[in-house]
Amino acid sequence: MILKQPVHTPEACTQSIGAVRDTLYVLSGKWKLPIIIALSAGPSRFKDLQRSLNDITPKILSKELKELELNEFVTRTVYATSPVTVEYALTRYSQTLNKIIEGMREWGVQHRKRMMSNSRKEKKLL
Amino acid sequence: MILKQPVHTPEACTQSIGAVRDTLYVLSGKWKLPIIIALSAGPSRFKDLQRSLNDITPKILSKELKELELNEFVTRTVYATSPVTVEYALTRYSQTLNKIIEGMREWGVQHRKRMMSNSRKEKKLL
DNA sequence: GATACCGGTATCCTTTTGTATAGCGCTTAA
DNA sequence: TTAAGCGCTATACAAAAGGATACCGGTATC
Repeated sequence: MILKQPVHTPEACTQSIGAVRDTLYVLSGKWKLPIIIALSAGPSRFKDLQRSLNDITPKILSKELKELELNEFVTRTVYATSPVTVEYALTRYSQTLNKIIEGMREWGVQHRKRMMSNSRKEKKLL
Repeated sequence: MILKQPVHTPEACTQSIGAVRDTLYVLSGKWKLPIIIALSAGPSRFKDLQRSLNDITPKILSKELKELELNEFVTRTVYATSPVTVEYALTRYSQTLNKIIEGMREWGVQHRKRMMSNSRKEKKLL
C-alpha cells in the first residue's frame, strides 16, 4: 500500500524539502514554466516564442532555452532552409511536469478569484 | 462536463501562463515552499525554523515569513512569556498548496532517480 | 559579571536575473 | 537598393535575491 497522506516526522519533512528544492532548482526563474506552457501548443520558433511570452528579451529567452535543453525538457532542431529555421519543441520528459503545471494553473486561477473577492470586501468596508 | 485535458489554443495557453505566473509570483524564491513544508510538521519558533532549514540566514527567513504572512499562508503569534515567545503556524489557506507541493515532491524524487541512473550510464560509457 | 539564547534588525557585499540597445550574417520582398 | 525578418550574440547596466557578519535589548544561567 502506498501512503497518500504526507508523514510529518522531522526526517520525512527534511526529505520533502530536499525533493521540492531539487524541483525548484530545475524550474528556477520566472520563465521556464511559461516557456514550457507556450511550447505545449506545439513546436515554435525563437521569434514566435518571444512574442508568445509578452516580450521576454532574446538574451533571457536564449539562456532559458539552453537550460531547458540541458534538463531535457526541450529539443532544438535546426532545419537546413536558408536562412536556417530553428524549432523548439517539448520532449516526452517535459510531460512529467504536467501535474505540477496543472496544479499551479488551478491554484493561480482560484487565488486570483480569492484576491478579487477580498478586494471587493475591502471596498464595502470603506 | 469539465474538461480535464488542457486546451492548447493560443488564448488558453496565454491564460494558463498568466495563472502559473500568478502562482510563481506568490511562491517566488528559494525558501517559501521549504518554509511551508517545515511548518507542516506543526507550529515552530523562529530559531527552530532556522535550524530546520539548513541555515537560512535570519534576514531572509524574516523577510520570507513576512511575505508568507501577507499572503495568508502563515500566522505569527506572540506569547507574553518573558522573554516573549513567537510562534509561526500554517493557516488553512496554506493547505490549498498541498497539491502543488505534493506534485513537486514526487517530481523531485523521480528526477533525482533519473539523474542518478543517467550518471551511472555515463560512467559505463567511459 | 560573563556568557548564551531568543527574535529579530542593520549593513555590506556578491550573485542572479532581467532590461535596453545594438549589431551580425543571411535572405526575401518592395 | 533599401527595408525588414530571422536567430541569435555582445555589451552595459539596473534591480532583486541571497549571503555574511555584526549587533541589539531582554532574560536566564553559570
